Amino acid sequence: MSDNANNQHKEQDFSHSLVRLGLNAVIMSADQDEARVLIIKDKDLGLGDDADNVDGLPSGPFDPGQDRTLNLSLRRWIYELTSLSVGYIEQLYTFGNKFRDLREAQGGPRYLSVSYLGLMQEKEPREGVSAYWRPIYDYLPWEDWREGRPAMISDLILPELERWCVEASSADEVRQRRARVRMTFGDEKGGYDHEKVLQRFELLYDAGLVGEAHRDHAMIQSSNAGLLKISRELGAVSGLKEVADKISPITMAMDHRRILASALERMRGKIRYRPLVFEVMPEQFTLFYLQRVVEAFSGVRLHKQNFRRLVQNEKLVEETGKMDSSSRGRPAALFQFREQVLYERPAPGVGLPKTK
Amino acid sequence: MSDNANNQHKEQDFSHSLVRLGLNAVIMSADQDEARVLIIKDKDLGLGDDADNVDGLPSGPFDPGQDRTLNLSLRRWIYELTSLSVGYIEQLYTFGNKFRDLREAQGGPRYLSVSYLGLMQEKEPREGVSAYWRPIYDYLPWEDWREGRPAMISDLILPELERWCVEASSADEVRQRRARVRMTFGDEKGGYDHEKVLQRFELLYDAGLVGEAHRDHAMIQSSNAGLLKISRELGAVSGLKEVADKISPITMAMDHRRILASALERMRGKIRYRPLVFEVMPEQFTLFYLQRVVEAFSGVRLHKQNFRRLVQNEKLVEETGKMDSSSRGRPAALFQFREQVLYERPAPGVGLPKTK
DNA sequence: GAAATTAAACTCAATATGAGTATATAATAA
DNA sequence: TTATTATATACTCATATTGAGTTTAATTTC
Repeated sequence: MSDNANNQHKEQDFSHSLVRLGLNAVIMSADQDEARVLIIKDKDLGLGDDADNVDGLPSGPFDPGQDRTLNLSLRRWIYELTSLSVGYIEQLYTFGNKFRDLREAQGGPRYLSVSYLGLMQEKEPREGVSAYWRPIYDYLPWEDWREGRPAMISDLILPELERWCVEASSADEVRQRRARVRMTFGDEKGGYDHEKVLQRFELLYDAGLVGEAHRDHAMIQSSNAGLLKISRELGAVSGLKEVADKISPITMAMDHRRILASALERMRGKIRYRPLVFEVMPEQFTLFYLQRVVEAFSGVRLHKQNFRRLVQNEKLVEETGKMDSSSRGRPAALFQFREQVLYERPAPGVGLPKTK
Repeated sequence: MSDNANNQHKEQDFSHSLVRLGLNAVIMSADQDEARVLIIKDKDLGLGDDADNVDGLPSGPFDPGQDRTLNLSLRRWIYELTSLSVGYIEQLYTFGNKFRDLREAQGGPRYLSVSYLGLMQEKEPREGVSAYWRPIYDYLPWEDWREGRPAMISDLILPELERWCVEASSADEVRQRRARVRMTFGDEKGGYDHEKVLQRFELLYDAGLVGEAHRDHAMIQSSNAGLLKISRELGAVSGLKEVADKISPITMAMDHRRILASALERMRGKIRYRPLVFEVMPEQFTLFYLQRVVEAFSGVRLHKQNFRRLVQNEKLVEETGKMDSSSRGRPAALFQFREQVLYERPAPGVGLPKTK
């Protein structure tokens, strides 16, 4: 194949619609204590971010010459980067907003990225690579309700969001904002839907309550990216950046935290009707361990007896005959995933027998 | 902005990861009789297909220079093409398999497309544009169970799939294929999951039971696209093409029927827990009309009394006080969507109170 | 050996669901 | 006019699912 001929072809017919395409992966694992995500921390992530050592999702180019499918491309460079093989992967979303990458504003080609959710058992990344596992709720602390409703929601988030509501220019806009707050964070009486992870993050971003909003605001000011709209004049509201830092001191590169929120939302939604959890489970496990992992993803405590009943009624697991005596009390039976369910029932999942 | 400078930049840093990006839309509407999809029929769709007058989904380039987001780009060219404004849109999937477009094999750049599901009330497309609404089940006839299980499943599909199973090279492979058939099409006793639309289409494709498989097979033979794998030596199985034509005489361009299957699957899945149907409903409607529309998408008949109970218990609709007397019997009350639910409950939807 | 700890079986009320019957109000045919 | 048919709507009831416990069993720790 002649490269020259190819480029000729490109320039003639397609130059107006050529874009640079990247892949992002939210790779999750979990144990009985917490769910984690694989993070790359590097000055040279190529993320278009100024700061040193930004936390970012594993990201890489899609190489159209080398890889036959997007999936294969993802698996390949995840392996090259970390020497980890991801078990399960599923496409999440394709993000194509202008100026996601600062370099676009400097005249580079439009950058789009296809993001994926991946699940695997936790393994150590390759030596010398700055990849490591980090708890998901370090980035989204308001999503972890396992020890009850996080105090920060009443103490920091809701008061600041109310300030954002009344700041609106018209009475109608105030009403709309209040409805949006109630819909995503509920009110003191309830109405909180644990699956609306992305909507909550987007609300916090719009209201300037996560660091990324301030970073992007500064970036827009200093570049010619006047198209981007942020709904609040962030510079004009005093103390906002400080509140954002209190809510979540840790930020991520580009829109990676938004992608992480999408991934957690997908996981929480799907865990109820597909046996996804088992992708992060060891070969054998106790029912209580399984419950703790499901709780780590869903962010709520579950009713122990009903969880057991559900998992066993659905015949998702089978006994191995072995016992686990590592815990304090009565030894628990060890179970394993019953692979067969994948070929039997229409849509098995672990379900979420409500709180406690 | 200097185009030359831009191109210079591209060629230096990004040339290996530049791709051509397109958008596809599955735009659905429905009335009491059937669900429909917006189809473009044109010799010059730019679909890379040989045949004249192929049915295709509305497709267009993503113009990175003009459009700030993918969503906006989609809405813009749908409007330009048909003068229709889509109400609701939602991203489906990004397809990036090699040689989706024949022109790739001829040296063009890699072509990827982002597909969308759109919902709107049926309106006439612009004059002179070869766009029109066509029943969804014209393309996926085995998915319509409203008049009972389609005869073609027992008469054509299952026998042919069994032939495909026993054709496998090893006993283990035969077992795996049988499991796949049972999982997607169930057996005579049941086990059919109406939501597995995509899996069924992919199975039919792999077994050479849809026209596209034969078209792609021929395309692969005549080009250097040797990478693509089709699991059956289609040419070697006699009469296969004829059976495929009997199952569904109508095919679509490229992988558009696969995308349509994805869209229907998404719609069937989501209609149960989100009030999506109302995007295709007129302002006012009877409960029975609403039921017929839900049935059109879900492909099954529902229990009338329980459907009413569900819709009203969920408070999805409110009475308008008006009546509809166009039908034969007792006049039905006219309802309208209660927009408020969007700001109240966590996840309302119409649910599917099982068959009949 | 007693207390603490965890597993696992069992109970029970409230709710949701599937399936059916009864009644009301209209158009249409005899 | 009256009977018939078609459709809408209200009501019933058995069964399955769910939420929230209590009870009993098998261990470790003190």
